[in-house]
Amino acid sequence: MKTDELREKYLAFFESKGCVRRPSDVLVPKGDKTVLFTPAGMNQFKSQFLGIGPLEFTRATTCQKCLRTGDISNVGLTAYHHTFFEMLGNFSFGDYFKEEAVLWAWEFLTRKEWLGLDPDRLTVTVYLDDDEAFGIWENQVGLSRDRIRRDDEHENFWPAGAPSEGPDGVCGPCSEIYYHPPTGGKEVEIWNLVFTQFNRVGPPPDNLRPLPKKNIDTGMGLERTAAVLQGVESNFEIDTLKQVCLAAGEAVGVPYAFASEHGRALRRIADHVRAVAMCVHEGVVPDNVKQGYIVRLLLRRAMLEGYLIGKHEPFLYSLVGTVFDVMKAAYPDVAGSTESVATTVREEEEHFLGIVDRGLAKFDRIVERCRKSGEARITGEDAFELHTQDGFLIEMTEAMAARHNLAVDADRFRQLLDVHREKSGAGVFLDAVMAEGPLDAIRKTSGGTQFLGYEVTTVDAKVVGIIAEKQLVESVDEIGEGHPIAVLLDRTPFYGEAGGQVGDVGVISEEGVLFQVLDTQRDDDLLLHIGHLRRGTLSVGDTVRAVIDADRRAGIRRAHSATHLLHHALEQTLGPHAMQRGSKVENDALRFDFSHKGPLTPEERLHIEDLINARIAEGAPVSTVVVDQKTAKERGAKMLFGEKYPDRVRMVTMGEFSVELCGGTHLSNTGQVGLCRLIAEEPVAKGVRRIVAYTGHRALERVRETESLLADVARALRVSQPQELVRRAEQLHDEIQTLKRELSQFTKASVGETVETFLSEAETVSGAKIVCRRVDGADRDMLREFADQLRSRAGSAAVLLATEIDGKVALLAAVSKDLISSKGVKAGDCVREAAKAVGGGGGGRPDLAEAGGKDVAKIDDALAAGAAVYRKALGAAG
RNA sequence: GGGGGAUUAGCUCAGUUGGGAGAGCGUCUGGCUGGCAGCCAGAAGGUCAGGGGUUCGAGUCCCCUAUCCUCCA
Repeated sequence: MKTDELREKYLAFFESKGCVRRPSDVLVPKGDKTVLFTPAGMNQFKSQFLGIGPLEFTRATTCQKCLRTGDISNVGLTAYHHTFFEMLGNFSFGDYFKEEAVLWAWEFLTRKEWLGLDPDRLTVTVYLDDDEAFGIWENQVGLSRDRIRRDDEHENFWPAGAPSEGPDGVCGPCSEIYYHPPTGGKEVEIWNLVFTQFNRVGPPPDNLRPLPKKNIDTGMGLERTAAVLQGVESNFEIDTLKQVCLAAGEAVGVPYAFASEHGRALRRIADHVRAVAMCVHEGVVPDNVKQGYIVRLLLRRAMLEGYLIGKHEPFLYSLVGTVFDVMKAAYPDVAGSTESVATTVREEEEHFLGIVDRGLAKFDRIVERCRKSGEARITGEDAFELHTQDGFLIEMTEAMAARHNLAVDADRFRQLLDVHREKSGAGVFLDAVMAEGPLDAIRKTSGGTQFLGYEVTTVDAKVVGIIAEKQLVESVDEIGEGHPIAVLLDRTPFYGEAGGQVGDVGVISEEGVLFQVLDTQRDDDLLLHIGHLRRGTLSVGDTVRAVIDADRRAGIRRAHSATHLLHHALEQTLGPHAMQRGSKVENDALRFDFSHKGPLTPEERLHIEDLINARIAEGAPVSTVVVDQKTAKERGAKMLFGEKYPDRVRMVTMGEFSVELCGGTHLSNTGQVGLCRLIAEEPVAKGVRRIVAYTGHRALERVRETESLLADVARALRVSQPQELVRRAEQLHDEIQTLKRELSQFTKASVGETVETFLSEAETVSGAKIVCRRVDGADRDMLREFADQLRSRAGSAAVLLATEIDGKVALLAAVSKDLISSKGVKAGDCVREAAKAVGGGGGGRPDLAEAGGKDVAKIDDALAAGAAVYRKALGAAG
């Protein structure tokens, strides 16, 4: 059975049991800051499992795109590990329970019209004391007792080990179904049924309280089950992934076969490139933070495998088409983005090869050093430096070291990495309050926060929760900056950061109490006012007044509406491909990333700015309505790729030209933007450009700053009109050049004359001239020129020159080469001795040394002291 | 968010315990020369990212800022 067929059959089967077929959630779940990527099928149903909010349905089934990196080192090595994979699931929220879950699973697996697996090849497990599940398997399914195994809480409980070790919260026993292949190979776990039926409260005993509403959460690995059905020994041999492996072999230049030399490497490439392609499709591009970083890491690990086989140029990008070919049946929208995803991947590959290239120089130096010192291995410190500064994965350093017959101290490396991890710490500000447990608890007791900020800026509300240090607290009285505190209200005017728009700031107050809100974040339907208490004691249950900084909000509204105008202007100017890739909206400032190849021309920039300001000038009305998704689509609202929208959406319309789905705060008329100026246009990633623009006050200030800067420069350069600035600057530059040249020629000439005099008046010791003179009005460069000329004209010379610069003494000594080698005369000895006389110090090389001192009056003493050193050195040796 | 590193000629980069700013490529000029990075000679081109400090003296040491790279979260 093909993988696509399996996926469809599963969903169809559970639809026939009354489950609502829901689309896969996106890979980066929105409104859930507790995970980087969607790790399992149940993730999108978190609030349903918690019993929060209205239930539109009580049974569901999905095929969920998932990404996990915990077992990344096993990928390609074992038969079943992946980073990206698909999870088939059926879910019950207080609806059906164990009996149905078990019987339906059995029916789907064994009935001819569904999977038709041989029942004799299946065994199951249940949790130690879950007699209910045991009974269902034995009596209703009819399995003999020897095919039902009881396992402990680490195997058959979710979360693993929860009863004795926690965490607190919903949990339950599970039951797993195993397949035993006819080849006699190892058994395969193909389905895990989780019976969520307890709430854990504290440590044992008697800590598992039955839930009033019991849930079902099951997961069946798509690739695993496909492997079973197709009778192959590894997930990578199924119809879909095998194609990617074959394509990877072709791209790297070695044929793929499961047991071949490069099989493991090619499987890794296939797995990682699939994960990368699916992520990039959803707009998660390689980057150095969060999800983007994981994508970059996956991409680089995949590249590394190819690199070590000998492929030293980009190749992953060429696999994107194959990946999307095998994924498009389930996710049709991937087909359209092959080209842009491939371009992004290729760009990152080229980037990485460039980094490796640069790092190779350092690597070679390290190898060379090892060879010289006879070391047999590269130190952990060196490997760590290659890792943290040049992006060399440890595997890469090891493989490349092996080619030079060197090992790598990997233990030390890992030790250093651990220290590094420790030092890096976690994000302190948000982490302290965005804790899952307390948030769920507040959600349960009080429901979501009612947001009133579209209409008003001030709201009287009730405090429903306070979080400090990841704990729910009844009240806070700690004044100050120490630890961030999150306050939750039943209703609020504060906008929580979302859709690129930053969170509001402001104050929450009551009689004698003041809480300053520095940021507002959201967790799904909860709004968290994050900040510090300034006065009094704030307690849960208090009635407070919540007031946002309205001026700042007004600037944010201007910037947000201008963002829509910019989006519109970009499409008009550059074409429909200029789609939004990300945005940030702040107080009168905005940042907008969009798809486009290459930099914009100055004309395009001007045209975009003109278009935006034309829309502002025409004063088009801005209206906001909440409609269902279908209506919005019909109205032609812009939808983003890889973005998942709720069924009811907020649609923002401006005049006749712009319709977007947007939860942000907007103006009522485009004219209120006032002025919009493009400030910068820059690359973010290949195929993605960023525009920064200012609106309102800030745009005006920017213009004024530029003007006043020009005026200042004009004043400084003594021109009456800014138009003359360029000519004036060029003229000045030329003048300085000419003067410098003239000065140095003049100096050389005048030095030449004086040098003759100095030499004729110099004393001679053992055939060498000793010149110790004061040169008034010279600078350090001039002293050098003197020393050079004296040495070259005299042949053998020992020189000490002194001058006064800025009220301090400058000394310079020089000795010709012959005196250094034959008599051991050193300029440094002389200058040090001389410097003592003027209260300073110095040094340098034998042929040239410099020093300085403070006592100008003693310059002659210094010269005498220097001359004495020379005399002694020359005399003693001669 | 934190750690490490980088920033020197148009480009790619050297620059040793602090003591005279360099190379290759490119550009320009002159000469030589039938070829695939033509050859030879000469020249122009630098606030050593910016600011502060230590020092007689800072590209070099310390602090701050900006930008980029990289690792960790």
